[in-house]
Amino acid sequence: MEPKIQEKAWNPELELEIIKQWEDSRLYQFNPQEKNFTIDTPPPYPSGRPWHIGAASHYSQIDMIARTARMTGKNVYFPIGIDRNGLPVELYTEKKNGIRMRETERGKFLELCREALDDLEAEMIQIMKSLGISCDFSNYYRTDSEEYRTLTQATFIELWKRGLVYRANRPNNYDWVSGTTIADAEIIYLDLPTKLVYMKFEIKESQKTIIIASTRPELLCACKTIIVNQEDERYTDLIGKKATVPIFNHEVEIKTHHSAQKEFGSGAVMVCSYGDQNDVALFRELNLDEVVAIGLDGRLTEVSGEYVGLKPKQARQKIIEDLEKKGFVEKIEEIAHRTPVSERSKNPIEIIPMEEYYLKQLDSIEKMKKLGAQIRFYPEMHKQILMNWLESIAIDWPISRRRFYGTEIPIWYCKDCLEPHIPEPGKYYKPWKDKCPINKCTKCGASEFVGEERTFDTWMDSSISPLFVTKFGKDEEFFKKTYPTAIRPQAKDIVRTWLYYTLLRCEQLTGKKPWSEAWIMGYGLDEKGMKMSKSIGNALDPLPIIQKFGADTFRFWSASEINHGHDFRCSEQKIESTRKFLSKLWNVSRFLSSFPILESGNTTPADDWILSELDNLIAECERGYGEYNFFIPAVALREFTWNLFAAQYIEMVKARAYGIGFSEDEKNAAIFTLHKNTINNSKIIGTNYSINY
RNA sequence: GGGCUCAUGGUCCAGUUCGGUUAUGACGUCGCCCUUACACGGCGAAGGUCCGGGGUUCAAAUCCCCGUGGGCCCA
Repeated sequence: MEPKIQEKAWNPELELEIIKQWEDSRLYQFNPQEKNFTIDTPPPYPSGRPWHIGAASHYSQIDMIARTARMTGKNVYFPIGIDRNGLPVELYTEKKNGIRMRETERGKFLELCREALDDLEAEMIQIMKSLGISCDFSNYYRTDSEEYRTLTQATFIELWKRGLVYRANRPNNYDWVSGTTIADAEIIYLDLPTKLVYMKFEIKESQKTIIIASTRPELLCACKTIIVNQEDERYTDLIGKKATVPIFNHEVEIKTHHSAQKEFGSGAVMVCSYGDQNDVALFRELNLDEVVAIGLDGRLTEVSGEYVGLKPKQARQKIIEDLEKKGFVEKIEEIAHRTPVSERSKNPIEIIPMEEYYLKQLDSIEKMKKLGAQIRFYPEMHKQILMNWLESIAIDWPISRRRFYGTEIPIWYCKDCLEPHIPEPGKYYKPWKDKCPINKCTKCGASEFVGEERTFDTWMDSSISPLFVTKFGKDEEFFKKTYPTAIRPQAKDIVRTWLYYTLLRCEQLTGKKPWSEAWIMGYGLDEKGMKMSKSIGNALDPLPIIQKFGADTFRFWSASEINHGHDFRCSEQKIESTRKFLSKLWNVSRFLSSFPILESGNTTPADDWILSELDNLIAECERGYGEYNFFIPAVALREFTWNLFAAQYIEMVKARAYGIGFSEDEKNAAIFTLHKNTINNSKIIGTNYSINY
């Protein structure tokens, strides 16, 4: 009675061979049939090691969705792409090469980004493969490929022709020392020593004054309102009254707003265009007319009167002197102020209105609510994130970015009359270096053009992932068979961006929803429940963990520790201890491998008992798989295998299976029952454990 | 500052929808045991004001209200 399985425990190195077999046999290639199950797989962004362990866990579970679907007989299309557009690689490239994007020739800079991405991508694919992800790696796509960007541009051209795109002014973060716009993500906050100036504003038609504390007195000329907290009794009688702005003498109304904090300064805040992001929000919310006080040269504009041409710091010093001379200053405090600065240059940023392109979305909100209601969310509670977001959208979507590594906005402007011209869809256009494909301006007839230099917001690319993978506009038959796709799996932190933008764009382009189900995963936190980040140093690298314990350990940890949709904690110790269960399962199989396989037997009451428990287990697992919640089958299976099957049944029938003191019939019944349980357990675990589904 | 969400032994988690035995299981800890599937194991033990406060009820981890703390997104 020697077990056929010799090894006492699973050796993770054997996984590499299995993965190679899958690859060589092209096991997971997709051929469309009549009924297909298409997964709108999120294309990961290769941001370098360590890959977020939460993301690794996330992709493991997306793979479980694919294997579950295959197990139930569906023809699964599980594509994979790599997201390569956007800011992170630009920052990475600048740091790696010690260069600055805007001081480098554009073509050269893009080349360096591409090289960096190629390296990072190779590593990322290797990690995904080693996790046993069963997508078709031989056909993976890139969001910065000619094909993908052609589609992004084609969809933009389509929407442009339908009048859904327009230009408008909007406040932008501007680093006037480097002369560039920067994204919100490039801003950091430093506590810099600053003067907090308490200024007296006279109240109209009364002898009273209101004290306003501000770190930006040079923006007085752009002051449009004063806000106080509604619960601040000091100002109750002033609400609705007008105050006169010192030096500039225009009148502004005193309003209430919850963002005014009683404790800061005097409790009364002047709202100027634009001192900080809160001012931007208030101008939008209160519908105020903006005043451009600081120009693109970083100096005060003519609206500042005698301060025109000064830099903010100089103007601040001068205006404080003037305010003091004229008796408008009550006091000045030296404080450490949380100042937004450019991450790289450490210069304080200014917020300046600039012209950008917008895609209309406000008109579509009601339609999106209806569409959202038709999509089944797993778990249901995360539908609320989308619905709340739809309630709070206040402006159209700004889609242009003053960056380099992204899909170019395909527009050329007439050199004479500045009329924008859009090329025909179907080609990949780079207006910053390509000649305009149109010969004559349609408006004035001139023949010289200037190419647009900006790129799209990266969500313009990623929001058409369901269209790209289903070959929209390229292979009509394939598209018909695969779109709308079956399911969108993603993390909950990008419901408002990726999920929403995809819904919007796909509806605009196809008139249909992109998927019927959305599967939303929680967020991976460190073992103390804190957000993981490379800078804090609490990020766990999944790669050495996978190498050490094996992909199946990692995957079973993911399934058995993470209740679907909830945030989860990650620790190496927990992952390591999961290995014990898989070892248990291995040894149950090893025990079984000592016996011949029997298809039937005359079962005893003990056998019937464990077989009925097995039926319960299968029902429970089917329930979990039905809602793509792998936590349910993983925990049920662990309970059953460990506490019932191994601990009770195997111990109970060991002697019988060996035939010691029992008839041949009784012995065979035990062997049959043991096998039936083990085979079924293997099937159930097949999605968690990377068996060939 | 706003929205959403969560909180059960040292850690993770079940139970909360629909109130009702002694609050589930695993990890970790401690003690004993290498018994031919497994020491990545077996057996046993310790360990809990179910985040705090109030309310409803014969009865609250579970329902209601007010807080506190964590997380995510937005600002």
